[in-house]
Amino acid sequence: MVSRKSPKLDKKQVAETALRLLNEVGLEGLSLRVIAKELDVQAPALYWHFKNKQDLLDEMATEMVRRMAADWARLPPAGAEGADWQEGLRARMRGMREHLLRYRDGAKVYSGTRFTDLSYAEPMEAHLRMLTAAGFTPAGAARAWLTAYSYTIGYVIEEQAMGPDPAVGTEGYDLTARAERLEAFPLAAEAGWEIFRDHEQGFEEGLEAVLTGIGATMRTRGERQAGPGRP
Amino acid sequence: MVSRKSPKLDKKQVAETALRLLNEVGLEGLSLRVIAKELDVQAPALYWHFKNKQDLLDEMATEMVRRMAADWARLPPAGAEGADWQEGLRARMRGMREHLLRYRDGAKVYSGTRFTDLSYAEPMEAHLRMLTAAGFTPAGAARAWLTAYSYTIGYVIEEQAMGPDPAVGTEGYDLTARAERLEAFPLAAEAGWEIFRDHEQGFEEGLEAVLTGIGATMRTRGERQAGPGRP
DNA sequence: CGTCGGGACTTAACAGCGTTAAGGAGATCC
DNA sequence: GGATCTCCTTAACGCTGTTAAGTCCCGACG
Repeated sequence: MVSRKSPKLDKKQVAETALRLLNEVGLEGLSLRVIAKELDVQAPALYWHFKNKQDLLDEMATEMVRRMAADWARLPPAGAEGADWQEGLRARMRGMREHLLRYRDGAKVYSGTRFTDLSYAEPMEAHLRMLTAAGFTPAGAARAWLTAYSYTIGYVIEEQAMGPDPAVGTEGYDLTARAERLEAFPLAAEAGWEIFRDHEQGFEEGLEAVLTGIGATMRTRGERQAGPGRP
Repeated sequence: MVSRKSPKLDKKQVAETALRLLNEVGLEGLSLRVIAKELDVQAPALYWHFKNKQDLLDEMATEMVRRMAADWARLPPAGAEGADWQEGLRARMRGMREHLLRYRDGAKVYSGTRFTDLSYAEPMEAHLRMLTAAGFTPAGAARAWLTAYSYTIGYVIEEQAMGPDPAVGTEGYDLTARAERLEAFPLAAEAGWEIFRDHEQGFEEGLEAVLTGIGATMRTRGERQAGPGRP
């Protein structure tokens, strides 16, 4: 039970409780009745604050982006010295992955929901400003962001789908058994060791490729990409 | 109703029917009773063929990969002349996206399911063979594949999440209204036009960056990347 | 030919789900 | 001090995935 006496419920508090419960029961188990019980309330009470369950899930995703934004805000700002765009984008994608991994099925909840307010706007503006300051056109910056974002979302969805516990090092998947099944397909068998082990490094290597490719194909003007100072 | 008289049900037929229904009712509406009715059968009959609903969804994803494999098999093989790895990977990712887009919520159904047999193994072996033939190490080929795969999955999930109808050009999303809301965030407002319009070209541009980055960071040896003949 | 066995289904039922309708306690306002 | 508004309750609806038990049909075997 959460500590809540007379102070009434609000959207944010419900979303926070739901996010905490997500880690205990998973997305499948996250019913309105479970959430309501944790808040010491009957299930239909939630309909006072949300028009339906999807609305609540959207609020959860919005809360997640707020928490990401709190981390992102600590990064060097757009024109700062020593802030090159690759490091900026890398740090942001790392932070996003970390937040998605913080909740069971986090990426699944996050992807494909619509934000319920404009919390996402300010951090997004900061990302894009960083990229344009590094020589991207506005359109190129948007493309670059979406490309890195898609990679990260896709990677974490797969990552969370196969491992039961993202924290534990054990990879709930019998790789030697898999290799035996794939005896007739040696490369596919060997690929398992690369794919299912060490998600951390796997993510970094893929991210490195994505960032390099973005730099090579999307940045049009070259000035001030890692140089010192502001204009 | 599907034409089925005395010939009994089997997994594959159920999966095909479910995939067809997916386009009509969406993932939310795809209940066992709806599938059963279409097959002219009672819902619990499905439990003879599948141990639960997830098992049926897994079979649907496996059927999807079989259909992708049929397209991929038409591509030039590993060592063929005129087959460079970038074009090979690009064609495979395009084909994958096309198949995912063919079904409503296709990417959501596909991602995060486990295949029920080894149908995926042969095409995967072919992908990896193509990459190793072009100078990738086995581990590098696996990494390259997973990176491009993650990007594609992530992109299509977002794409399907925001547009109600992937076929129609109209983007069920009021972009001018969005731009007004984001008045205070000019870059984020402008990014909408880049992100929500023309998914086709957006996917291609991002894919181009991913492929370029993979080439720059993951391919170790350089021989025979687009040259003629076999070893 | 008869009957046995098991494959492939049906019918009935269960707990739990999201959601709606109606009502009621408690603060707030005129 | 009665009306109004806010926030929640109780009751109920139709639907979901899933289980248990029973039934029908077909092919094999003695």
